[in-house]
Amino acid sequence: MRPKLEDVAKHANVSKTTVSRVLNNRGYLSQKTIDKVNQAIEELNYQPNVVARQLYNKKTNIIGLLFPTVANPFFGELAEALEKKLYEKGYKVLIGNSMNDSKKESDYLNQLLSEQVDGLIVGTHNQGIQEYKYENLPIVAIDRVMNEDIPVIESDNYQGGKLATKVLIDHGAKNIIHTNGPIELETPAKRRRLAYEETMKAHDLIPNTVTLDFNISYQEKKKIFYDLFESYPGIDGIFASNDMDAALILQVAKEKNIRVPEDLLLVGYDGTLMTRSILPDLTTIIQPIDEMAEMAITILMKRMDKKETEKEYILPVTLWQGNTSKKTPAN
Amino acid sequence: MRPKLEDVAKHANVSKTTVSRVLNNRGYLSQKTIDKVNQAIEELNYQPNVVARQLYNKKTNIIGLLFPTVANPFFGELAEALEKKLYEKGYKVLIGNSMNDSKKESDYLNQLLSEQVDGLIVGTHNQGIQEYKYENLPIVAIDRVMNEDIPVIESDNYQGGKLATKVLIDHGAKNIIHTNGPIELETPAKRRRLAYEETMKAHDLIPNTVTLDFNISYQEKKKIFYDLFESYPGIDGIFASNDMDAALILQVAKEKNIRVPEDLLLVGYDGTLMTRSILPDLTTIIQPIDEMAEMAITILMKRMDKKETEKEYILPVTLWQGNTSKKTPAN
DNA sequence: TTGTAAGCGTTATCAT
DNA sequence: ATGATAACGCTTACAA
Repeated sequence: MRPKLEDVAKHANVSKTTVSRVLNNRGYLSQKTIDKVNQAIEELNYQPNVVARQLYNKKTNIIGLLFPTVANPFFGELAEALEKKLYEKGYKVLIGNSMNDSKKESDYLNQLLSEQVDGLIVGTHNQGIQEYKYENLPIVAIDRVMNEDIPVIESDNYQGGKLATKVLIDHGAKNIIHTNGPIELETPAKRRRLAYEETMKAHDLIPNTVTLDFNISYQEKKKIFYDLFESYPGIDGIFASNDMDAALILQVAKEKNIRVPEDLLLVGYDGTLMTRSILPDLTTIIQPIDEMAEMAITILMKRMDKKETEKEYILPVTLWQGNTSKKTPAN
Repeated sequence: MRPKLEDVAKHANVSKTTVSRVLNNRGYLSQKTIDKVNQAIEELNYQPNVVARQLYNKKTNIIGLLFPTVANPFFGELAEALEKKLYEKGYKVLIGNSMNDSKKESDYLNQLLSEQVDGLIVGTHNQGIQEYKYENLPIVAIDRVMNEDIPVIESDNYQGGKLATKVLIDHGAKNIIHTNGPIELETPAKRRRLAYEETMKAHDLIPNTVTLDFNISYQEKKKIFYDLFESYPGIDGIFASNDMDAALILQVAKEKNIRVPEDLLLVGYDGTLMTRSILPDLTTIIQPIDEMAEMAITILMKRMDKKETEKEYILPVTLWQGNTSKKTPAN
């Protein structure tokens, strides 16, 4: 059996209150008592029970993170940044990967609502959880519109979409395809599509957005890209919705002997440290992951303090100029 | 204020016990009471307080995960797999990224020991925490020797090192360099080095292992690889300690106009889904992440049930044959 | 079939 | 400067 406060108290011949005071540096204590208690703690190898504290304080110092998957580098780096910053503020992190499975997602929400976490940062992309009763739990969303009450942290998706499209156009691409997620989802990423389409039209080009579901497998996706090149043989530019897709397109192009950038210009999205170091040649739009994490925490803390917040926080993106988007030999 | 059990009880004109029974399907209840209670729960939008339950049950249903960083795809995918499997068993996951910072690591351990988690899966790589008092907490380690009492789950590092080295040798490389972590660390990954060195010697080749610290930055690492090519102009093969390093070497080689695989053969390590899909050309050794996760959980559960376990569980690796290791044109 | 009361391990109020 | 006691919200013996 683990020793508890009471055991320490008995061992040191003092009351539980005194031990608690020593533990928390509260009230007046004689040095003698302090030493005695500390010695007892030492001798019994006592560790306070966090759960009992949580119950009394009605505070767990845990923040929930709900993301599709940390195996995706964007969310992995985001989770990493959040965990790091939260740790510095004294919070621990309970993580749930919903895999965009709405059952798992609402299940998690349900459980986390039960006083298990002090706040929640959500980055999943599912429909149909809007109507949830969140009243008790401070939440912020990253790149995802949950409902009117929940502030959204996002990067400047419109600007990102415009930047990506312009890079392709400026280097001579005309038949540019854009891949994006399901249009029904209320996500700020939809603005990328809008930016792409508007930018194309502004240059008298015809936009062509291909919708890809989130959960399709690597193999299926590969097949879709294969078919894409068959269906639109004239493609000379692609603005992919993320770097993983861009990498896959790069692969398909290679297998089909389509040279990048000579025959095809390509721009990805996200620009994680990971993909930039593995695939530095890939032109991409960098989302400011660290700043997004910082902002998410700042806003969450405000919410936890019952302070007012804005509904939306938009952070600037930057262009990573690789050589998949300029017509100079890549190799 | 959130409603509590007592509020529900009052609302339904029953005792707390009855409400608790309804909540947990225990004992004999009349259907009428059940309905009445459920209605009250509904009307008050009641959610049980998890922390109070945890205190009573002395069980949190939380497993702690302590890894260097989920931003690294190997740990990201491992964390992902663990979270998924644990979720199915009814556990949630508290994650700590130590960044190989031993202060943060022991800090986490300290906190998690305090009845906060039911078990712990550790994958960090630090010295000096051996002497910790883990008696109360079931722990398993992944790819890391903690102390005699803690079972280790690992992939077959010796076989992996041998496989990697042989691929290079079989395709004609002679001046092969191997990069590895600090030699002081008690990690099973050291066996990779051993396998490399023994395999080299068995083929009358001279092993040359370059030690790289974990926490050096991308830029520093790049410089080290640059210098490597300067110092050993005759290099015709590299067995990198992980795929991220291999990718960086690929990049440096390209910048120095060293052709892969014509001038240089390269093998990485880890073979995550992520790197295999982004960089399918890279020959690498695949660690069986999913099986490792499964095994870690099985063993942890045994420990939690106070059952006996082995000290070491070794899982087989496989070779991913890209074309950075065979002397046929890569592009 | 339902209720009373004690207990899980802390912290804080109020005495002394 | 220290102690007795109630409270945090739940579950379960035990009683009725």
